[in-house]
Formats: sequence, C-alpha cells, structure tokens
Amino acid sequence: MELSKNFEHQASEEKWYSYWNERKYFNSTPDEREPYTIVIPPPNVTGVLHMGHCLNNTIQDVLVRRARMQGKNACWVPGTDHASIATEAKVVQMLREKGIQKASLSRDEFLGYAWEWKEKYGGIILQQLKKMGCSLDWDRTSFTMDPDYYQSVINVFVDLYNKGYLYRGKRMINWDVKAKTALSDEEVIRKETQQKLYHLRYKIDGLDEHIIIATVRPETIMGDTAICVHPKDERYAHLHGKFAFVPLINRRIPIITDDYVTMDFGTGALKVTPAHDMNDYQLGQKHNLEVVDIFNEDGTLNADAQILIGEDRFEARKKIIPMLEEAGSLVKTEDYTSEVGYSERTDVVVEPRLSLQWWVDMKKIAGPALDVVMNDDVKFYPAKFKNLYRHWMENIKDWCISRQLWWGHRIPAWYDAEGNYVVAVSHEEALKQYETKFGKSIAQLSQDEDCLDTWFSSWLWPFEVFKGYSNPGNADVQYYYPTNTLVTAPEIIFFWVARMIMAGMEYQKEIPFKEVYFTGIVRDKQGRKMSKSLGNSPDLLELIDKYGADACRFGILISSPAGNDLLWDESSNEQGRNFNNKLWNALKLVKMWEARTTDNSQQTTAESSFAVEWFGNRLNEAKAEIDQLFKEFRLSEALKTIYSLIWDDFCSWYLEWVKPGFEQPIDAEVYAKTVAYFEELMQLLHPFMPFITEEIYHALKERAAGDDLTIKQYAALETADAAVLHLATQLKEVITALRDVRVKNQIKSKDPIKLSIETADVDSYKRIALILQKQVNAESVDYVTAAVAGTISTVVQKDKFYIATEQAIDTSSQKEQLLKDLDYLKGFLNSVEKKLGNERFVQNAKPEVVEVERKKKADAEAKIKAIEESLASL
RNA sequence: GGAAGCAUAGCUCAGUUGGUUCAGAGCAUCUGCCUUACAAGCAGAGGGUCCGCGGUUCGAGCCCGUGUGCUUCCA
Repeated sequence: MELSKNFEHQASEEKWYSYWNERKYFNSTPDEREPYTIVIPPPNVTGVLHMGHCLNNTIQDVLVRRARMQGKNACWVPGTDHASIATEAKVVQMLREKGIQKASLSRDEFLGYAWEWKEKYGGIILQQLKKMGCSLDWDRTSFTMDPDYYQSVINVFVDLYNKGYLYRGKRMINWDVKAKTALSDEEVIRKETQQKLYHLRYKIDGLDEHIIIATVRPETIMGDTAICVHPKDERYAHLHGKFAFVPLINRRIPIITDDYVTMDFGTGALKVTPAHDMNDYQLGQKHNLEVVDIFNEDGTLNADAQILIGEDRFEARKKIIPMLEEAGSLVKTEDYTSEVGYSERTDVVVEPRLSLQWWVDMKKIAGPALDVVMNDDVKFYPAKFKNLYRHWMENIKDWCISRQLWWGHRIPAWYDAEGNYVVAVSHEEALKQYETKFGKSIAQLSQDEDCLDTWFSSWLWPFEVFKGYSNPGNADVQYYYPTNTLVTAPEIIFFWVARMIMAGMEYQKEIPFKEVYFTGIVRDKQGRKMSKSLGNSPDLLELIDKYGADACRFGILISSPAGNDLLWDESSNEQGRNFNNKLWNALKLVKMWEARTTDNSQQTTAESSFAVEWFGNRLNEAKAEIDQLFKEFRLSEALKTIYSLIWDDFCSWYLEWVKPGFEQPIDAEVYAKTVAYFEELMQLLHPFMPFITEEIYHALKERAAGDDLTIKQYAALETADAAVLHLATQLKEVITALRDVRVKNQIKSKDPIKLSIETADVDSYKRIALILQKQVNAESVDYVTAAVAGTISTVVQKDKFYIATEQAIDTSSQKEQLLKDLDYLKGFLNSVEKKLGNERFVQNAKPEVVEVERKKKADAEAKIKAIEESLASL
C-alpha cells in the first residue's frame, strides 16, 4: 500500500466514523460487564458547537473511549434540552421574517411552528459532535420534550406540589420586558453601565424645607412610598417621623429610618420604591410600606404613574427630567457608573418586578444534596468547588420555575374564574379534584398559561434518559444509574449539578453520578471569555476542516489544566497537526522496513536488543503514569505524557536506535516488536485522537474483521525494570553530551570520531555500546583507565569520555564548561556538607533523608574528582 | 459591601501530606543542519530574587501571617 505524503484527515474522519457507527461500537445494552455511563449535559437545542463544547465533549469522549477499551460497558447518552427562552426567541424571529406576529397566533398554532423549527434546525449540534468523533450511543438520543419525558416533568410538578414543596407567591423577580418573562438571577448579566445620578428635591410637609435624594431612576418617583435615612445621620435627625411630597404628583410619603442606608452615598437619603427595586421591596416589607406598581409588563408606565402614562421607561426618564427641572425639583446631575442587570437572552435592562410565580421551596428539597457532596459520595474534581457548592447550598434561595412562554412544559395548574386553582396532570383530573376541594362541580377550568423553566426538566436528565421516572425500575435505569461522571463547566454548578443531585435523591433515592469533573472556561489569548457578542469564538467546524478533528481535540486538551480556565490559541491546533504529521512519518518509516525484514541479521539484533528491551519497559512505566493521571482526572497531563512518549522516546530515541543503515535489512523480530509497540502507542493515544490512531492501526498490518482499535482492550499493566530504564537514561545522557561536544567543537555530524570511555562499569557500557557508537557516529569505541592525550574530554556522571578527531582541538570551550560544572558541584557539595554538619538536622530528620544526603555528598565528590582529573589532562 | 481563587522562564502552566541534582514541561527564542520518515523537521543551547515583607522549622516554591496585584462569584 502506498502511503500519502501526509495524513489526510478529511477522508479518514468520514471513513472511520461511519465504520464505527455501522458496527454499532458506540451502542450499549446492559450485560454482565461493569457499566461506565456518562449522560451528556444536554446542550441547548438551538445551539451550535463552540470551543466550550469542544472541550467538554472531548473530555467526555476521552473518558468513554478509555472505559470502553478497559473492558467496561461504556454508554454515553446524547440529547438536547428544549431551551424555552432561546428556542422561543428563534421561532418568534422566524415568524417575524415570514411576517407573522406571535400575538396573532393561538398557543397551538405557535407550538406547531415551534416543532417545525425544532425538527428542521434543532439539534444541529448533535451532528457536529459526530464531526468531532464523539462516541455517543445515538440510539439513545433524548430530548427534554419527548412524550414520556414531558409527562414525567408534569408528574414531578404535581408530585412536588402534593408534597407541599411548591408554592405560588408574589415576589420580586427579574423581569425581561422584551421577552415578557421572568428570569432567574443566573440569566441576568451584570454590566458596568454609564449612568446619571439625579439629585431631586422633595418638599417636607409642614416645614419650609426640602430633603434631597439621589437616584438613577427618576422615572420611578411616582412609585415612591417612603424616604429612608440612616437613624444616626445628624443631618436628617430633625426629619424623623415627618412626611415629604413626591415631586410632580405630590403624593405624601413618610420619612423612615433604617441602618440599611449608606450615609456617605449620594445625599444619604434614599427614595424607597418597593414595586421596582429588590432592596426597596425588602425595606418596604420591613416597614409595612404601600406598594405602588407604575409599570406595565412591557416596561411602559401605567395609570398608577399618574403622569407619562403609556411611555416606555427610558423615554419616561428622558421626559421627566425637564418636567422636574421646570418644577424646581432637580438640584443637580452627576455622572455615575454602576452595574446594571441585562437579560442574557434579549440584552434589555432587567426590570425588577412584582409578579405571581410558581416557586420551589428549596429548603425542603436541598438537604440531602448538600450532604452527599460534602461526604464525597459525589466527588468533585477539582475538590475546591466543594466550597462554592456548600456556600450556595447553605444560602439557597427559592427557585422561580414559571416562565411566561409557550415553548416548554405547560404548568399543570388549573384555575376557575375567581382564581381558585388545583394542580393535576390533566383537565379531567383537575375537574375531579376541583369538586373534592371546593365542593362544587365546574364544567371548565383554564390551564396556567406559563410553562416551566427549562432546568425544571433537565434536572431529571440523569435518570429520565433511561426512563427511570416514567418507567421506574426498568432494566436500563437499574444498570446505568447512578451514572459515573458528569463533565460540565463550573458556571453550571447550580443549574445542573446541584439540581440534578436534588432530583436524583428525591426520585431515585440515589446520587445521579459518582464524580463531577469541572472543566475550565475557554478564554481567548487575552483572557476574555469566548462569546458570540465579542466575536472571539472561532468556528469550530472550520477549524476541524483545516486541522482535522484529532488536531482540534489535541489542541484544546493540551492547553487545559485540570479545573483551570484555559487561554486558547489557534497555535495549539498547529501543535496537534504537527503531531499528526509526526505519527504519519513514523508510520512511513516503519512501513519502509516492512519489505526488508530478514531472519538472520546478527548485526541488527545485537544492536537493537537493548533498544527493544528498553522500550518495552519504558512503555510499562508510562502506562502506569498515565493510569494514575486518569485516576486524578489530569487528562491534559496524561496527553502530554503520551505525546512525549511517542515523540521523544519512540520517534527520537527508539526508532533511531533500531533503524537499519541505508537500504539495510531489519531483523524480523525487531520489526515485529516495533509494530507491536507502535500499536500499543496508538491504543494509548486513541481516546484522545481516535481517527489517526485507527487509521495507523489498520495501516500497520492487515486486520481480521472486528479487529479495530476502538474496541481493542488494553492489556494488564506490567511492572517496568528500573535497572534497564536507568541504563537507558544514562545512554541518552551520554549521547546528548557527546553531541554537545560536536556542536561546541564544530565537528560535523558526518565526520566520524574515535571514542574512549573511562568507567568503573565497563559491563554496562558493553550493553549499549553499539547504539552509542551509531548515535554519535563513532568509528570505534574502546575502554581506557587513564586520560587519552590529544583528545577532547567530557564528563557524564562519574564517567569520562575522550573524543579523538582529525580536527584541530580548541580546549577553551570544554574547559569553560568543565569549570562551570565544577563550580556548581562545589557549591552543591558545600550546601550538602553544611546540612550534614548541622547536628539538629542529623538528629531531627528522618534517617532515610539523612542517608540520601550522604549519598548526594559521595556522588558529588566522585563527580568533582572526575572533572578535576579531566581538567588536569587538558 | 460579602466570599473565594490565583501570583513559578518571554507566554501558558506542572510542581501530589515540607527533604533525592528542585527550580521543571510545552510553546516561543538563539545556534548549527535540506543527515533518504518527518523543515509541520533534526541536533544542541540560553533563559527564573518561585510577587514583596515577616514568621514556623535542622530545612520553605510548598505551611502560617501580612502587604500588593489580578480574576471570579454573590450583593
């Protein structure tokens, strides 16, 4: 087979992904093996792949592929969530393009369009995951609005209501005036915003005096129901208990005191608008203030405002300033910057608003979810996130689950004309309950118009993808649940992790996953979070096209330290592509030897036997390291270890050591070993870079049907021979030192040298001499017991090397180097001797530590002796 | 205003109960090489007051205190 110059990733990716899929390698059904399960954190159905997904899903694929190769029954469940707000926004936009107003449609008509949109455009992201090589069980693809799933969400709502965990309450919420929906705190983005601080004068009742307040929202003064000052503020002490008049509308409001007020901010006097500010609302509750709501749900002013009725809130702000000025109420205006909340979805300024919503009483359900994390039943990687989790759980706030949207799970609450309600899974059931509850029958109840927060469905994900709630105790859920690992971003810790644990404990009486691995956040080179609005997020599909999926997977993982944010740069993909190239060239080299194997090449056997012995041991050593790194979720380090094992140990050392001379044959056994090592390396690398490794695996040898790397099982770990590893390290050190001598003395690599070695351990050198000779291009190697005159000398560890060459010798550079080494060693020896001379050290330190120091001393002395002798012979 | 995290080479980061030659890796840089697998490469090299200060200890990059700087989360 003729190999192409470079690895051709496009063709390979298409070929292997469909090959694996056709053979159902990614599909899982329960059997007697140990399961390894990951449920994908369901991406938004409107989503497209970005770098965050790339990181997150590469990690999941690495874990799943490795588990599959370790003999576990690996199952990775794909799917999407319905993303109420985002999807509804997309559908509304699509309708607008068609010239259709959402308001002109019935709920059913709208949902018809929404499903049409979902079928056509939704879930693109799942197709994109295939491009990345993700080994998901596609037969298990789930969606949070699948019929069974939908019903489960409704049933859970009814169940929680019946348990008394839900309530309906008027509460201050974040209101999106554009989407006309409530937002959770997490959906509000705070941004530094340039504003103006207006100082306004309020007339005091019964005194010829004013009080001046400072506000950034002058359009809300019509909702003012008090002015608040600090009780210890001397400036206002005489006004306690008095009343003031709101400018323009002359409402009479009390002046109250509360130490909530910051005395040195603004004027120290705060206008209190309970209907339109979170803190004011709490203040209002505490002081029993009237609540005057002056806004409609779209952010325009209503009749209670008395003036500027029908104006938008920001228009009203512009218009009220001249009115206040004219009334003599505006004292001054100053620039002011503060954080303002914006809707994550529509980017409009969030309006605090009082609204009747459904809530989950989190204190009733959260308890067990804190314990299982704190006692490590659910292990967090990195563990530092336990703190964050505990803090949030201990200060948990109730969860507003209503959304004023149509796309989603419609709240199963049913109302009569007076607003009496029952909660039931169906209209029919609701009518029955109504009769029982209110003692009268009714023909018609109307269902709540709102739907549920998307998270209220995705918190069931870890078990409901196996129908663990809709079909309790079925074979799948028994086998796969609890799942093994959840891989997610730390910003999701409250949305998913905490609530999934709560739902798991509530409905399966078991944790949903044993481990949670938090990835970092992908940032650009300048440390900015990647986002659509900044435009600093690269198009992943283009990157895959350009560099290949393997290179992209490599690029994102190599720059991803465990649990820390990563500054991603396209150059890391280049490193991945270069690595592909390296692998491909190694393949080309090995394939070149294939036709030239021979059974009786004594030369290559003798030369290569140490190389073959060493690499087998090196492989065992590395496998143990990699195993440990995986246990600690240090995937980036594991990849680095494999990268260096392949590039440095295999390509730079091993292949060079066993490489036959130009057009020379290679021993068949050495060749077979080399292919076997190459295979093992591909197997180690496969979870990270599945395509090229499968390609090379098949290119190395003809394979029987079903002999594919994706499902090839890892061999058991074997221990490495430390003595062999040590000798190889010594060999590498000597080769490097001698090459350095060549560079420093400008001896061309083509020019042969004669090498003499002065060592106490000739036997060891005899094992590696042939390799050494080849690697430093020495025409002869011999062993001496004294300095050889007229040579260049160098010292490695305790051994001395004499290099004879045709060339004239300039001893100055080697002298310089030897003196430098000597200087360092003497300093080192000095510090060791000082330590050993310190009685307290010898008494207090552990005996083995003292012993190590003694050995250091002896080693240093031996080296110093060798260098001094070398210097003397110059 | 409350809380947490981070600070090690030009850049991004490792450094696992304080003790092997501990001051490391990758990338970048410099020097020399088109050596029949690979210039997307090979060989070699240079580069750091481990943020400042103080403490604990025989011994601190690591532990404690403090200052400074940066980041994030929550008000």
